[in-house]
Amino acid sequence: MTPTLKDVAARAGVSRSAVSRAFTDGASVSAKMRKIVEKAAEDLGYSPNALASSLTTGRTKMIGLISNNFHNPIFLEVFDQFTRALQDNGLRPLLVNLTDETDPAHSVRMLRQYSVDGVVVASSTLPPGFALAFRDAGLPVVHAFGRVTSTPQVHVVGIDNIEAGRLAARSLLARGYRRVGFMGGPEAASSTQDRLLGFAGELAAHPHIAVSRSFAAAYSFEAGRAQMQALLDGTPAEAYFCGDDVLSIGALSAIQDRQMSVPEDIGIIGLNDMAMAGWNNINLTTIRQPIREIVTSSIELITTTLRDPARVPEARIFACQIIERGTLRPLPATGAD
Amino acid sequence: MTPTLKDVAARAGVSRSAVSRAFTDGASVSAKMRKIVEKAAEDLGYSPNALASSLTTGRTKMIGLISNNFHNPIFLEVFDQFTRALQDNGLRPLLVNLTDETDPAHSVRMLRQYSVDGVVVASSTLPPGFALAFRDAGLPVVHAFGRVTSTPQVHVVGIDNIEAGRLAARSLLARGYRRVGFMGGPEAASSTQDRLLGFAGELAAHPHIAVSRSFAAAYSFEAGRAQMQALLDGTPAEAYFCGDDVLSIGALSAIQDRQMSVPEDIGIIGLNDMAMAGWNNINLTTIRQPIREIVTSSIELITTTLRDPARVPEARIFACQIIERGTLRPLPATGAD
DNA sequence: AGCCCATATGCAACCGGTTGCAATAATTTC
DNA sequence: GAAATTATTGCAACCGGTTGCATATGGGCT
Repeated sequence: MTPTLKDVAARAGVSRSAVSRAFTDGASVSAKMRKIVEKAAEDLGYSPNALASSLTTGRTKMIGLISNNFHNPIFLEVFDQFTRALQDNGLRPLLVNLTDETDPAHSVRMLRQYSVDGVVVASSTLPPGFALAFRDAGLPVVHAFGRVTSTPQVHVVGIDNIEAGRLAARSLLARGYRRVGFMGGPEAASSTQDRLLGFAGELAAHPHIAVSRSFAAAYSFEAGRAQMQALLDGTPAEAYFCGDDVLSIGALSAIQDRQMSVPEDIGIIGLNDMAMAGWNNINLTTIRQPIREIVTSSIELITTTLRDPARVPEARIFACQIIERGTLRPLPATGAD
Repeated sequence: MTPTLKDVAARAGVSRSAVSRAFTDGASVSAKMRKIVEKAAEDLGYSPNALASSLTTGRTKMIGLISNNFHNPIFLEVFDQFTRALQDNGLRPLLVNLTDETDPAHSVRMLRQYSVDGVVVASSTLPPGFALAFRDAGLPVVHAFGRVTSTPQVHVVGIDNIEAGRLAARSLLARGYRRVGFMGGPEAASSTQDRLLGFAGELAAHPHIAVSRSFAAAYSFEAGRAQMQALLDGTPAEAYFCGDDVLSIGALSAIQDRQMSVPEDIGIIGLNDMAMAGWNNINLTTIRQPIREIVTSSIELITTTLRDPARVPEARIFACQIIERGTLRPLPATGAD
């Protein structure tokens, strides 16, 4: 049906190798030959079969794009940027949805069956065992939005969640909140633990500040809302650092339901700065995670690692920045404290 | 590096064909042989190379998942469901982001290079030329969220946008609005035109109703907000049918900015029923598009078409349903008109 | 014209599987 | 127990390319 290299060779009256070489740049072909072959290929509507060539070259130019975050709108942007960046580098994303998957071995098998050249894990909640399993299978791996440590086992790029926790804590301190709360995402995720670590750590130096902590079941509106409802049933803190914007928005919703107002009655600071956070009917003060930079850097890391598979694991940390909007009370007049 | 069929054959002391057959079900192998091979494969950690086998079988079990909608949160859910459904059917999605692409031929070439077995186009705004180009390349195609007509050129699954327009119109009529507006998505998209057609068509029977029309530049919060701001600078209608929820939410934001309230001053009805529409701080009345059904049906259609490529193009239309929330004024007391 | 070297081309083997066909082994049938 | 089936197995060719090696081919130089 579709023309093959052999067909082109026959029509051009040259050897199959000639055709092959005409389509690989850097190969030893004369300009004349290339012209002849291109003409024949054009006539036949031929384009080389990338999968067949992968058999001998050992590279498919396919990258496994792996995630389990399909409910947080921020990840739509992440997927958009990853797919475009991969395409711009001549790579193809094979998307793997790990929502229901618990066994890394299973994913490894799948990726090996399709001979992906490398793997980008895009998730803040996937257990590190997955990335490690991919590495152990000999695949170049970058874990984007993963846990950055000083002794990375695989390439990791993301933010310093501990520092983000500190940032949130300092922000609440500066605004004079005395009773503050941590409302994290899933408790088991290392990102949650790190944010808490930074948050509580920073506040530990201020013994007069009361710190409470709680966790939402998932990064979702409903989970945030439910968690805040539970908190409001007790004695809520004056301000909360929420593990994520979508959680924050759920919390805002619960607060609004009780006829309480933000930031007058309760302050909220989120994390991510998803597009929605800036919408004026939400107007969430939040810590911006530099998605574009994380994606760009991840791609840069995976492409160079494809060239040099022995490249030593590297952690890349990006700074976060507070985006001041309307869900925390204003800073006290200058000269305070 | 990674073990191949030959290695397994050598270790098991059998022929390569035996190994191959042991891994294809339905093949002629004795249980004993299969056991032997499986043991050897297990020892070596072998798993067959799907791409190599695709050379002879002609099927890769890869499906091109193609979209240009990477800014509408509803599509995160679409991608989630598509990827899971494909995986459940033993298929792998090769994600293609067409955001910057205008040339179908280019996409066709790419998909052919990777020998995808079929294509799922998931987009409400992609020009139909793309789906047709894929079909002309001999690929099984399903266009999900595409334009359904009575003479489909390719498989199409979606809603009847004309009917959705009528539904919106009837809903506004029933609530006694006298001056209504259509605030569509991108004007060129057929979905926009169809919704307008249904909307205006239904209202044409009511000459005392004033109908205005306008279009947002994209399906985005900002575009919806900007468009509504422009409308508010003139003489706005009493209620608007917006082309999409995210547009509606942008419009709500603009209205709120002017200290006007919904539904008292202006009514809004959206389309899609994205998760956010149900959040109580948005509480958008909208027309629900049955995503799950559309995805499930699309997958069913693509898998059967893989088996029978000659299958005649089919359009599947799902009904929409109004989800009543708080952005339209209540129905008048029964017994009216 | 003759020689040398660089560049282009073709041959054939190979990448990791599959499959038609023939040969062999295991069952059935009578 | 022998013949006729039927189920298994291996051989070898093939899928669509790539690539090392040997053989042209051509240009430059004396």
